[in-house]
Amino acid sequence: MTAAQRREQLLDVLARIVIDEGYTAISIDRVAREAGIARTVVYSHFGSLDGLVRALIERTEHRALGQVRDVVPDLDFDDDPDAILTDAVREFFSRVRDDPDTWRLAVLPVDGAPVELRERLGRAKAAVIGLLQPVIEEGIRRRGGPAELDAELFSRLLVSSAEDAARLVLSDPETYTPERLARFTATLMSALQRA
Amino acid sequence: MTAAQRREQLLDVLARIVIDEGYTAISIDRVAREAGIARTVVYSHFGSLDGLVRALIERTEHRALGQVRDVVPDLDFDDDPDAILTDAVREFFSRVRDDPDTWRLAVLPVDGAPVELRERLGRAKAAVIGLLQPVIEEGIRRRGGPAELDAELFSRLLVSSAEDAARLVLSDPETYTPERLARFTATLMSALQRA
Amino acid sequence: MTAAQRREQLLDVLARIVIDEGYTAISIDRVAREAGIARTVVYSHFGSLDGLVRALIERTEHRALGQVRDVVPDLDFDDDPDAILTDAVREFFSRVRDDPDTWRLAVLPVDGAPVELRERLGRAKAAVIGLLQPVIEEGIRRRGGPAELDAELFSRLLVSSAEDAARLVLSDPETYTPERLARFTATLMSALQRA
Amino acid sequence: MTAAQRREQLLDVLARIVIDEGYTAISIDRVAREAGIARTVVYSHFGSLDGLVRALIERTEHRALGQVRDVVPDLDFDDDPDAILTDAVREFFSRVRDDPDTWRLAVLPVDGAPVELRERLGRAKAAVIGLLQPVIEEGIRRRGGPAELDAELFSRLLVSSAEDAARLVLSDPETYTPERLARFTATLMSALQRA
DNA sequence: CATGAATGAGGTTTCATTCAT
DNA sequence: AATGAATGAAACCTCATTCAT
Repeated sequence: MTAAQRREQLLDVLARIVIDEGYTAISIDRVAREAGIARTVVYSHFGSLDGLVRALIERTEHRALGQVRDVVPDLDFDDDPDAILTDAVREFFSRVRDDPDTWRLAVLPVDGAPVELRERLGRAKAAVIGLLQPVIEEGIRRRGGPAELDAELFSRLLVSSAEDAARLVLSDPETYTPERLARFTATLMSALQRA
Repeated sequence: MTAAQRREQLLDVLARIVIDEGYTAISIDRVAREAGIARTVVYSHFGSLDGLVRALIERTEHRALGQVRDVVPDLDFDDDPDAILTDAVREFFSRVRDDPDTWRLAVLPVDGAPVELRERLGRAKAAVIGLLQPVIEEGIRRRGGPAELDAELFSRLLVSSAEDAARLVLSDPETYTPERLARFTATLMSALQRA
Repeated sequence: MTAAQRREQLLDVLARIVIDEGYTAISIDRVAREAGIARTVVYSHFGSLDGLVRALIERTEHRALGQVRDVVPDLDFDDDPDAILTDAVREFFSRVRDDPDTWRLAVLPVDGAPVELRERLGRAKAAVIGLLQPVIEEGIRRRGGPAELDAELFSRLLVSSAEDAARLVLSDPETYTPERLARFTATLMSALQRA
Repeated sequence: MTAAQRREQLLDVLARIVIDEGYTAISIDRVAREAGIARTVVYSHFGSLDGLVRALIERTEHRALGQVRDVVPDLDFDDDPDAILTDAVREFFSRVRDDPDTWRLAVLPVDGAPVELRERLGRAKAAVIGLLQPVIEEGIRRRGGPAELDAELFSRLLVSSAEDAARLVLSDPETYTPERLARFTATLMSALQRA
C-alpha cells in the first residue's frame, strides 16, 4: 500500500469515527485498530494525533470550499439576479446532499470539536463571505434595490442561513430538499422591492 | 460557605475556564484548584465531572432562555409588525451584549463542546422557533405579505441569523451594535412587499 | 437513643451489609447512611472503621462461642458416649439453624474478610478444640476404643467437620437438617469398634 | 521479555504479595513496582486489577486440581480399600508440603479474599467430592461396610477434613507430617467395622 | 449527641508517545 | 514500512478522618 493510499485510508477511518462518535472518541489506538495496523504506522504518516486531526480538517475544508466555489456565480453574470441566486441555492444544497460526510464534518456540531476546526471554519466562512459580497452588491445594483441595504450583513446572513439549512438537509433530507430551499429563496426574493 | 453559594462559585469558575480555554481544558482538579479548595468538595456538590458540566449547561440554558422569552413579543401585539420586530431585535442584542458570559457559552463555538450541550441547545433553539413561528405568522398576516412565504423556514432563518449575529456582537461589540442590527432589520423589512 | 442502643443498631446495620455484600462493601459512609445519621456519630461510638468492624467481630465471637459452650457435654457425663455425641451434634446444628446471622458471619466465606476475623476465629476454634479434647478422650476411654486413636487429630477433625457442616446447614437448611447430621454421626459411631 | 514470561512473572509477584499480606494489600501499582516496570504493562497484559486477580485464581485452581486428580485412586483399584485410602492421604499431603504456595492460596484464609475466589474454590471442592464419592462407595462396598453410611456426607467430611489438615501441614509442617496423617487415617479405618 | 463542610491520601485507568527490532 | 513492549503523565474517583458549630 502506497503512502498516499495509506494516508487516505487512515483519514477515512478517522472521519468515520468522528462522524459516528465525535472527536472525544478518537485516539491513535482506535484509528490504528480499525485500520488493522500498529499504532506506530499512524505516527510515521502523521507525526502525532494533532497532525492526524489537522490533516482531516484540511481535507474537509479543501473539499467543502471547492464545492462552494463551484456554485458561487461569476461577477459578470447575465441573467436575472434573483434567478441566479435561486439556481445557486439549489445547486449548493444538491452538493451537500450528495457528499454528506464532508458536510457533516464541516457544519454539523460534533462532540468535542477542537478549536482548530472552528477557527479554520471561521476563516473559510469569512472567505466565502468575501467571495460573495461583491456578487451580492452587483446583484442588488442590477435588480434595483433594496437601496441602503447593509451588504456586509446581508452576505453574512446569507452564508449563516445556508450553513443552518445545510444542517437541515443533512439531518432530514426528505423534508428539506434543495428544491424546497430554492423555492423559499425565490419567494423571498420576489417579495423584495426593486426600483 | 453555604452549599448554594459554593455551587454558584464553582459554576462561575468552570464557566470562566470553558469560555477562556474550552471544554478540553476543564478537569475537577483545575476547578478545585482555581476555587482554592480540595477536589472532594466538588464531588460532594456535583457527583462527577459530568454532573458539574451538566449543571453549568443547565444554568446557562435557563438564563439564556429566560432572556429570549423576555424579548419575544406577545401574540396580541398592537403596533406595526415591522416596528415590533425591529424593537425585539434591538432589545435582544442589548441583552446579549450585557450578559456576554451566558451567551458566549450558549452560542460561541467552544473547544471540545460536549454533545450534551449541542443537544440541549438544539432543543432550546427548537423551543424558541416554536415560540416565534405563530408570532411571525400573525405578523405576516397583519402587514399583508409576502404571501406564500414558508413560515417555518422563515422562523428558522430568523433564529439562525440571530444566533450568528449574536456571535458578531460578542466578538466585536464596537462594530456590531444592537442599533446597527436593528437598522438592518428595519431596512430589510421595509423593502419587503406588503399588500 | 441511648449509647448502647445506638451501638447495637450500628452493629446490626453493619452485619446486614457484610452478610449481604461482604466486607468490601462496607464504609463508614454506608453504615451512617443506612442508619440515617451523620458519619461522625459512628466515629464517636467506635473511633474508626477498624473499631466498628472489630466490635462486630467481637459480638459475633461472643455469641457463637456461647452457643458452642452450651452444647459441649460436661466431662462427667453419665450416658453412653455415642449417644451424648449424637445429641450434642443435633443440638449444635439446631442452634446454627436458629441464629443464622451469627453463624453466617462466623463460618461462611464472606467477600473481603479481614485477617483479624480469621485470627480470632482461629483462636476460637483452638479454644473449642481444647474444650473438646478431654471430653473426647474420656469418651473413647469409656466406650472402649478405638485404641491408639490420635485424640488431638480426631478433635480437630470433628470441629472442622462441624464447621463445614454448619455451612451446609446455612446454605441449604432443607437438605441438611440437624436430624440428618445426627443420624450420620450415630451411624458412623456405631460402626467404630469398641472393646 | 516475552508476553508469556511477563504474565508468569507478574502472577508470581502477585502471589507473593497475597500470601504475605493478603488481598487487601494488592494494587496494580504495587505489582508493577515490585516487578520493576510501569503500571501500564500490567494493564496491557491483564486489562484490570480484576483480570490480574482472576488470572492468579485460575492458575492456582488449575495447579491444585491437577494435583488432586493425580492422587485420587482409580475406580477399578485392586488393593485393600483402607490401604488405598491411606496411601492417597500420604501422597496428597506430600504434594501439599512440596508446593506450599499453590496450596496456601487455595486453602489458607487470606486477608480480604474475594468472593470470586471462594466461589471458584467451592466449585472445585464440589468437583473433587463428585470425583471421590463413587470411589468411596466402591471402597465401602469392597471392605464390607459400614452399612447404611451416608456416602455423600462421608465424602464431604473427608474433603473438608483434608482441607483442614492441609492448613495444619502448611502452618506447622514439622508437627503435622504426611506420615502422621496417614497413620491417623489407617488407625481410624482399621477401627471401622467390616462385614 | 449530632451535623455539615472540608481535607488528604491512595488507588484505577487511559493515553500519547518512543524505542529497539 | 511495520511491529510489540514499555514509559510517563494526567485524569477520575472513593474513602477515612477531622473540625467548627
